[in-house]
Amino acid sequence: MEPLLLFPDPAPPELAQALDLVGYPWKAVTDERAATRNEPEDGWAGGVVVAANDAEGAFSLCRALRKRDLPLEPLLLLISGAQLGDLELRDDLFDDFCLYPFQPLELEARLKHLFWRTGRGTRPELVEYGPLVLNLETYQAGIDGHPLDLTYMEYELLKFLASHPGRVFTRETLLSRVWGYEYYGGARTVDVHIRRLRAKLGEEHASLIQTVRSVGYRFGQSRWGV
Amino acid sequence: MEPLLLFPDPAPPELAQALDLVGYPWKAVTDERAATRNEPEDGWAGGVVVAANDAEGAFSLCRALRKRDLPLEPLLLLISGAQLGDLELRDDLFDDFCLYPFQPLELEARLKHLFWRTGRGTRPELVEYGPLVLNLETYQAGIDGHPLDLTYMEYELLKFLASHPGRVFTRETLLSRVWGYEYYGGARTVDVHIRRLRAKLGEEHASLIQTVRSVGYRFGQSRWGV
DNA sequence: CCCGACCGTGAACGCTATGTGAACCGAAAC
DNA sequence: GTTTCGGTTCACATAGCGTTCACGGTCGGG
Repeated sequence: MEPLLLFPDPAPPELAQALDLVGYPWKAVTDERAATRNEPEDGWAGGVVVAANDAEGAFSLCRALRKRDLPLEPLLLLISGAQLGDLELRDDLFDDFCLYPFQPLELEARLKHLFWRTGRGTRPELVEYGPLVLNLETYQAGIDGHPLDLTYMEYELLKFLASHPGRVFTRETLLSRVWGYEYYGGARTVDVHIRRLRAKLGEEHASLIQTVRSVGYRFGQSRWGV
Repeated sequence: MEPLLLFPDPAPPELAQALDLVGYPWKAVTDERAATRNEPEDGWAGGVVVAANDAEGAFSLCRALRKRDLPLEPLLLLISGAQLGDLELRDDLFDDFCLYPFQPLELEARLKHLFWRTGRGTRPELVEYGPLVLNLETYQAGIDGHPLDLTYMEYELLKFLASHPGRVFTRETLLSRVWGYEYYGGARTVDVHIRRLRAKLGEEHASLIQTVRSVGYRFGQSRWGV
């Protein structure tokens, strides 16, 4: 996920900590120039602007970032109770606000709600490993940025493996965990799916799935550093 | 101005007082039936639902009022801090929330913000995706600028899909989200509607709805990053 | 070095999910 | 009452995909 833009810089410790705890990456900026200079390739995921201390700087930053061709969105404003009366709504400077100081749970809930509302990723549930990306919502997979056309079982198998990198699974374990607990069929079925996965991963990445002779298969690097 | 709908009935005194102070007319209701019976001619101006005490009743009321042809909007939910973690977003039960007990100024600001947001075009009364346009107010659809003649269920299904581009939905999910929570019928019904939608979208755009074999259907391309 | 267990590979089989045409049926419109 | 429209269901065709099998290669232990 792309990072959130934070203001001011340095970010208030409790804000940084709250975001870290729930897994939002972030980057603090001092003004619009810094925001442009540090902007990720795919743009900011959103913004959290604290107006409680430096209201002037906060609002002018919001104004600047909202006037762009691709306005910063969503934008959460943190204000003190005393500023509630001064909120200017008609300029569309922000999408939601939150009292500062805040409860971490409320901040998290507002961010979740904002991302959901604006349609920008509810943080799409992804399984990632190196160049491999599995989007659990869209049932799509990609490697090196290119889409990967997987069948249902291939996707399920790869999802399970990539969710537990470094661990070795026997064919029986895979059959029960991926296919289903009461599956009864030949264990060689797993081999065939592994082969097709390797083929679709391409020569370059086929080694992501390793064979552990007389045990089973492992995805990714072993935990003891090969 | 039409009154706001309040829950529960009787409304908490501090809520009633806060609304009276800033001049919002309101009317408290006990459940959906009361909400329908007391509904003003031009509909409710919005809703303020307190979930802090009777969460069950509050959420079922929200659900009922949101499922109507003309969903209650905007809807502000008042919850206790302990309920923050349980907030369910995916059902679109509310537009904003506020901690309860609340500061009158914050409540006022949130209501102002909500009315501003929903009143002045920031809210899409259109659902758009590429060449497709759904006008939610007039119940009309169009593609490439040409009108699209859809039946009710077709429109509802397309609206739901186009509102969540890129996501995959199982037939069961579609049945419950589009047809209704307690719908009981064959899942193949979905197939038939999908087929008719594809036919009406035209050969050129039929691929807007993709089949994800042994999972369900997906509308549009997936979003990779965000 | 040899043997056997283990695994990769290609192809074939058969099932199941989906597409498709059409019939059915209730409700609304006339 | 009759007609029309739209939602649902059914039956059939089909292709995509999971499974199985046989063959041959490879690795490792004795």
